[in-house]
Amino acid sequence: MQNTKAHVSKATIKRIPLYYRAVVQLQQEGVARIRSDRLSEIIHIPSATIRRDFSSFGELGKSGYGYSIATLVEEFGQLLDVDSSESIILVGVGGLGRALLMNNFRRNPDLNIVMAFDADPTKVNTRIGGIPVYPFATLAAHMNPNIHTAILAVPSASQTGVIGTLEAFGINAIMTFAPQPVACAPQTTIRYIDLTSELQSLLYTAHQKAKAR
Amino acid sequence: MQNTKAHVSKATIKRIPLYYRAVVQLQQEGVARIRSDRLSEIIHIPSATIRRDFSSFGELGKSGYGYSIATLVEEFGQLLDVDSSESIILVGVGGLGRALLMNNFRRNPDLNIVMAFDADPTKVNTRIGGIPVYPFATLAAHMNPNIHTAILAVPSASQTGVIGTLEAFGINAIMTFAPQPVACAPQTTIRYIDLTSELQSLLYTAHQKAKAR
DNA sequence: CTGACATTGTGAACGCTTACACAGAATTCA
DNA sequence: TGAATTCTGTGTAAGCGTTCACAATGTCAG
Repeated sequence: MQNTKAHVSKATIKRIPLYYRAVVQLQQEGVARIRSDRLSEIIHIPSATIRRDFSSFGELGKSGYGYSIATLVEEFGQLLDVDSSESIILVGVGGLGRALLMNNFRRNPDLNIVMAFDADPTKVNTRIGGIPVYPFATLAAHMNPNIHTAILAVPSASQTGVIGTLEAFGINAIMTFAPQPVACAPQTTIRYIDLTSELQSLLYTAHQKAKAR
Repeated sequence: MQNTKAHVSKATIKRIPLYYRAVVQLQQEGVARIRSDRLSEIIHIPSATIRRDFSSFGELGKSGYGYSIATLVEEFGQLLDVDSSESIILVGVGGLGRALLMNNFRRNPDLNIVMAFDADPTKVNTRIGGIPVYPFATLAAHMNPNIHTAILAVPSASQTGVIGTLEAFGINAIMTFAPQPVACAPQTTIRYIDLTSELQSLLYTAHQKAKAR
């Protein structure tokens, strides 16, 4: 009952993609329904958390039955807006940028890197993984108002400047691999992927565990 | 006073690498001391959080003065064990694996990928970024008991099997880019880097923000 | 249709993390 | 030296997220 517009917590938002991936997988396997405790075994998230998360999007399940896979795919697909394809630009075509271009989220047809930019003249005016690479200076000429998302794989030192430029051209969602913290406009959302930090904190945790025995 | 052995929370652990990076940077700039509110501006973490975190490692600061950079570098360096160099293996030399080899955490001399493995015969018995690449089948021959850490950049489907093998050879810390959840041994610590999920939840958040105006 | 059963959705308790706000400790400067 | 100032470390409270546990609801077999 009720649940017209529950608040969706940040923690829940981070799990939506996991839920979506799992239910799509199940659908492909021909599964028609799933219980929260069974799903829990698959994605290693406690069943109570799953039910609480799901309930924040409405009454998706049925008592004594579980959840219909079709309903879940539909619901999470809508939440993630998978029907409207997202055009993404990549800035920085070093080793990592190249890897992202080659891969280009192939598993998710709605996520598309449509072009890339780099300041290095030797790397531009070519194609990598079928995606054109342009000089960063020509950003203005290639940008269009439907693009709001950028992935950054540039050196930390360049990052602040690049982000300022991107914001000026309408980018408001940025995923970056440079850990340099940036003060950005309030309408911009930034996600930092800090591989070194992740590795270091992983090692710290692992060492502590080893010491404890 | 007191504070002989405070508990270090998970949230704090994740921030240690950020603190370490910042204080090393400050040291290189010749800064000798720092206040929590100044550090807060640099790394965008509230000063109260910084003080609480720091205090969980002992009384690092001095009232009316702040923290000595040298003390912090020393303390966090010790926590992260930067003096004893960590030997890491990489499994999976696709685009991403290659990028990691080329980069090899160059900024952190204590983090070293020392060799790589791949099942694809066309990719092995060569060097990338100076690091040798061996057939995965020869893991046993190349492993040594000082190696406890692996980075995985293999397809999701291969992951479970690979992790089982790695655990058998003494690996207990794993950072992986395949989102496939794995049930692993209790002494193993796994960190998942799920770029697609990160991007999707970033987009969800950005879209919500855009809708709200 | 009925009763036995299965499973959700959620109130309430809990634990972890952040944020506030200030006493007290140490510094700094005259 | 002493007074004014600075800034930490932490008690306390608030906020967030997870987990428990079960009433309510709906399923399903006969």
